[in-house]
Amino acid sequence: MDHRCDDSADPTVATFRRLLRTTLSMKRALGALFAEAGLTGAQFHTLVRIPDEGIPLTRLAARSWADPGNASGVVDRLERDGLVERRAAPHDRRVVLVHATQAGRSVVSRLWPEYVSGIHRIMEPLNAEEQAHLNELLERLAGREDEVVEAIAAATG
Amino acid sequence: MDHRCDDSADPTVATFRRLLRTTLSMKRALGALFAEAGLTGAQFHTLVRIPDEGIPLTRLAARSWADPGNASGVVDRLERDGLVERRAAPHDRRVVLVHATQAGRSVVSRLWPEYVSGIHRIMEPLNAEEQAHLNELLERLAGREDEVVEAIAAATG
DNA sequence: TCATAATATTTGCGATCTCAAGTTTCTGGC
DNA sequence: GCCAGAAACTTGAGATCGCAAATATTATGA
Repeated sequence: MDHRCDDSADPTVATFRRLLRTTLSMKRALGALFAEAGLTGAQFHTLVRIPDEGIPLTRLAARSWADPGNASGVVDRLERDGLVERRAAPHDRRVVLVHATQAGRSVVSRLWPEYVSGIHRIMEPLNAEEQAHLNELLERLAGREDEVVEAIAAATG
Repeated sequence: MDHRCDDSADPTVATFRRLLRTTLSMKRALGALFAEAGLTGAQFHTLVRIPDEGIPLTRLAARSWADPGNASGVVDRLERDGLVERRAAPHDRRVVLVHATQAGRSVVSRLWPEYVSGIHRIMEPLNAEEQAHLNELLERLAGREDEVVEAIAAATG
């Protein structure tokens, strides 16, 4: 089926595939950093997004681009490892406030500089101007999720 | 910890995060298309990469950017659904050749046009020249996985 | 007031993903 | 010809991810 579905013949598809490939490669590279601290990428990115005053789980999920059901599990494991606490919210008994413990805060503080320098190393092949351009291009691509899902639904159903 | 770990203060980190966010959004958008055909994204991308002559599982894994162990599971489910077959390789009994069945081929044929048009819709905000530029920037970022992992290992261990 | 809708979380399921360990099968060197 | 080492898969464990159903709680409106 190669001859029929050759994505390299379409530059748009090729670019899209390169976007997926490059992003995957970067995520894998950073994974080594988190593993060194006994964390996964999802755990670090979740932990980093917890403000000092705590945050409702659903809002934390939105901040880390995760599904609420998903975030609940990540918080479970962070809590198991003593990096996070669940507390009741005073005004609304449905809400669970997620707080970082002292241990959690210290892990983030320790990892943050390496995280930043790892990203800088990854982005090194592009100078500041090129990075800004990349950012601008990606910004224009973002936020189309809903429209595309809708268009696909309209086309297929 | 927001004040200490504010990624928006660093344009490089912000760009990196936008890359992750945008890619995630696109993958989710396309997911709707695959779901309509009873496939997952991993299954479609694996199925699409199978040439007519068949392909060793490990090579298929590399083509779809997956771990061999992972690809084995995806092929399990494709085989369960009758879209794929495992056949013995004549010259090397270690090798499992993955072949697409008629059903598998027909699913890909049916989905491919929608897949391409979905991607075009996603990439619509950028014209051809901008897409080419994006592709070039991403190309220069790719392939640094090994070096970064190595650098992190050297820095932390 | 009270039934009902909306919200916040949890839980369960099927699939992925990464990594590591185990099995079978070649291959190269002695 | 034999054996250590490499290669191709498979399997299993732990974690994520997306989704849907279930639960608890709050808000809304007749």
